[in-house]
Amino acid sequence: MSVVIPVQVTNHLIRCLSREERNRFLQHCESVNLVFGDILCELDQPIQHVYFPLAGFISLVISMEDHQPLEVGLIGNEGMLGATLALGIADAPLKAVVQGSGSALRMTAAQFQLELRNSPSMLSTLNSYLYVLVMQLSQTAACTHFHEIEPRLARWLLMTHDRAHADHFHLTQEYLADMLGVRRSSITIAAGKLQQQKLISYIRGDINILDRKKLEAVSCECYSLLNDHYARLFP
Amino acid sequence: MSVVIPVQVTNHLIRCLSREERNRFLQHCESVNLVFGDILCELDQPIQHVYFPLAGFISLVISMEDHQPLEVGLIGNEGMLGATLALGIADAPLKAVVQGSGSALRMTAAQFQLELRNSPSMLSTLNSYLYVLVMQLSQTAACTHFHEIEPRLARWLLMTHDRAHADHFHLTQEYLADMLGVRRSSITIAAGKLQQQKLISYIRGDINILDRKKLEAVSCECYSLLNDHYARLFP
DNA sequence: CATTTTATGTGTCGTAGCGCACAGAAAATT
DNA sequence: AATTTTCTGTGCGCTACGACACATAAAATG
Repeated sequence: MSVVIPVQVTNHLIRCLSREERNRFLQHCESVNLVFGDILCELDQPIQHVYFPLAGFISLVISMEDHQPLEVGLIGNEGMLGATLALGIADAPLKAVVQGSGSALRMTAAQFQLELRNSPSMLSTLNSYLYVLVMQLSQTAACTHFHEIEPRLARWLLMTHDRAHADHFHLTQEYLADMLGVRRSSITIAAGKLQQQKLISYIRGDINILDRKKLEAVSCECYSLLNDHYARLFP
Repeated sequence: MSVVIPVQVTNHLIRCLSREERNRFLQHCESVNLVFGDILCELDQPIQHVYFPLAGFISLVISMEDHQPLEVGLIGNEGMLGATLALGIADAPLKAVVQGSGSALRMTAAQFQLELRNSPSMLSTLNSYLYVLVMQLSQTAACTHFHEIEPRLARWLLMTHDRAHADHFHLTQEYLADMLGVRRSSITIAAGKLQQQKLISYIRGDINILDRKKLEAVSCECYSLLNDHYARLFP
């Protein structure tokens, strides 16, 4: 199972490990491509692998009767998919889909649970991450309910920007609409406003972040709140 | 710290423990009254005690700028407050307020963390509970966004009914409105409809559940989904 | 019993966002 | 180059719900 590992392991959680633990841990990882649309796990189905994104990012979505799936969480190189294995439950609590192509390190669920047993620092890192997840889910619930589409879109673009590590990424309005749980044409309008203000450019799914600072001003406070939560637990 | 413990310990999580562990655990608990409006913990503040409701129930709420706090979770004798201590973080991820007066067992946070170390079955129970919390928060996020007030109110009444262990409880429309994140007069209308259909009666905050079956039919699917999630992990 | 406080019912108006429908335009496919 | 598919812009009517306002009536308080 020893596999070629990228020279730069840019995943924050893995970087939280001591050099020794990290090396042992990486020996059981394999490098994989994340491809847009890939379903990495399904609600209530056994987790096959845990994923540590390096580039690219993963959406946690919840499906509802009579509605498009709604995004409740976003995972990039600041986090991981499969953290709930630390709770000793083998099934996934949410569906996970690749939203931005890129790469990740992954490990089988079984191996990961083995590693957890003799890697206390990984366990504590994971615990902190789960704690952040709880705050993230709560904040997202309130944000989705109270805030308007434009600030929410701005927040989403910022979060994606952080995780894409590039000023440019590709996502259609259709997908954005699903993520935010709104109509496609509502995104057209909100994105149009952001474009008018020269905060982004948007051509058939090709999004460019033009003015990050102003985008932060337009987005709801949830963006900085969530960042603060994360920063406090992962200094 | 040995304290009088009610003969019947009706909290499900404590009942998940083996007889031996349970007895040891209970020796460090004290019995307290939950009084409506009591704030049991504040966001980002150290958790003082963990609470295991026997009767009565606790709301997890998130505060937003320019908005009333929104409820994202409800804790009765099926759960506990303070489970995140199992993640090794001392601060509360959410504010918690008593929504239904009653009683609970409680333990200091410090003692609880000690107990966790030599009570593996408590730890695994807690882990399962945290897993349920993640699912609950996700489902609540989607429900709050997509579903209309009447089904949401019905769901809330059912969940409260389950935790109050009585067909009657007291809550003003003002409070209900805050919990659901809506206007007070929207509750008047929704509750009025439920009353017309003889599903509940509602007189100045005194709520009576008249027809549980039909209330379930009116509520959104989230009610049974959340119950299923819980039942799967705590058979 | 008078007064204040609390809780509910109602009513009016404004609006964000939905559902639906269709048209134009860019990209992909043949 | 012609055709199909994908993506975006736009418009219209509708509705759930918000903001605000006020009336009534039951409790609590003096």
